Amino acid sequence: MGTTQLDSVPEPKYWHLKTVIGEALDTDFSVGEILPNERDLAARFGVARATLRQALEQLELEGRLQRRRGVGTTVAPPRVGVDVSTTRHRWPGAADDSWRPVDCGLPEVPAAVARLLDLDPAAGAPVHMVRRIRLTHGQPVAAEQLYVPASSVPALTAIDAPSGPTRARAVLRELQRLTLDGQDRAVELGSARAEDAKELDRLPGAPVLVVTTRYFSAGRTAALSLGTYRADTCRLTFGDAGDLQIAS
Amino acid sequence: MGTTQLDSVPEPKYWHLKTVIGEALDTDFSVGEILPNERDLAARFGVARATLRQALEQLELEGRLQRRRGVGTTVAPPRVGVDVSTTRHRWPGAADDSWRPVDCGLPEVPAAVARLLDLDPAAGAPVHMVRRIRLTHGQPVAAEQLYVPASSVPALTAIDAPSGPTRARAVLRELQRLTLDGQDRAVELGSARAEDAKELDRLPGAPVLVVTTRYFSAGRTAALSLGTYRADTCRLTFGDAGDLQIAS
DNA sequence: GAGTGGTCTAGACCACGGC
DNA sequence: CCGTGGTCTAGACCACTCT
Repeated sequence: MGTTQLDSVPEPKYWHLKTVIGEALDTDFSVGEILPNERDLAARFGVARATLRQALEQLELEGRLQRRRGVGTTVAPPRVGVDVSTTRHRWPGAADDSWRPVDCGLPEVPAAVARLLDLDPAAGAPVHMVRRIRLTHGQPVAAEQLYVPASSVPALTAIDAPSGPTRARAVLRELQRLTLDGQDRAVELGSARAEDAKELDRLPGAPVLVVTTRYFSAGRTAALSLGTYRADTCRLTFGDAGDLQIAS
Repeated sequence: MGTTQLDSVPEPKYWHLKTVIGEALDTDFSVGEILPNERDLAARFGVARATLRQALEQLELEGRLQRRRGVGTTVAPPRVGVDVSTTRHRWPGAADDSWRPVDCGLPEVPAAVARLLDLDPAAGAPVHMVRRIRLTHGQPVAAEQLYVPASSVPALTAIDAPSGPTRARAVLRELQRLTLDGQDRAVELGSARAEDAKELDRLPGAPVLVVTTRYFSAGRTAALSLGTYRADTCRLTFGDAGDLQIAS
């Protein structure tokens, strides 16, 4: 028989689908264009809807597609570069930095946060939590929880607004008065908590890049930031030489 | 009837499952311990296996679980911090840097790579591709493709081994002779190509953090690195954030 | 109300690892 | 060989958005 080479390791259907659809996106579709719905696509490729969805999920993970319930599946624009470099040593909230303060409160801090702030978990020292949203081209790309021990901003009076954006700005303003000795940063994959998902216009559990930043002042950790970036639409950039190239 | 509050927005089953299992991991299991198999777990929670798997997939994405076909599901150790800071301006391959050269060749470069290297796609100028694996605690955490235009390392003779680890080391050695003016870096989410997945001991399509680095010398891009890091086991650190822990 | 993607079910078979 | 996770099917219903 003239059968072709046996597939010693046959490729899964969804993997093949992903390749085929991915190539079609490059050639037959333009950014923003809407794809046929999942039932049609599945029928067209002769697979079950669940299998087709596996392929679409991967393409969405890679930022090639955007899916919205009740609307449809569209071709995603290229990911936007979001600068998260640590080379400029600045406190959060400095001289407008594309973040919009949303709220502020004095929550109980998770044990993991307390540990990173070098706080005694049992002591229950008060910690401000500033909540901010980062916008790029008018779209929300990140939600942040910034933990600031009250001891870092002692001059802050409780007389001002106890919560809300005004309070958030007050905390950030006080932070600028400290000397920033340094910062360090880590990036890892996570899934969006319900609260963050809402602000990012995603469903809970959506893949996100979690950026953890410690701000050091006077030999201690003066603030801790937990940034949640949309993994589908963002590319985090650390550019200490990004502009060398523009000359071309 | 004494029914409890209606769920105005009922929580999906898999989301609830994820929470329940996640808490169980903290209290009833220790690192490396093996969980009951998926069929048992699904029966125990009274859900279909597909629903249970959705919960496990999320926990794996968050680095809490590790699943291996033919073996089972185990509790994952905390993610390892992998330093990818750009503060030390060094070429890849300098004074051993936890990377192991694997191979080298002169492949056709993808159009996207050619563009980042400022090469004329039509010209077909030769480009070395060095392939390296990064090990941490003996485990592979990243696979890299380092593209070096032949024009960046003109002294490299073709007389040496034309491919293989020896050739890779020769290319890296030549790179050290150039002055490194700067570098920039970007991180985004991707899924593992079949080739990388194999080296990382994962299935194709596994979530990975793609780190793109440009190395500048003499006003041009002298090399381009595409690093593929296991997203389940790695936390990328910038600065001395090595001891930052997940705060989920 | 119509149409979309999101969730869920109850099965089946396959690929892989260890025994 | 058996048990594991990985793939796949053919349905069903739900939540959401737009008209």
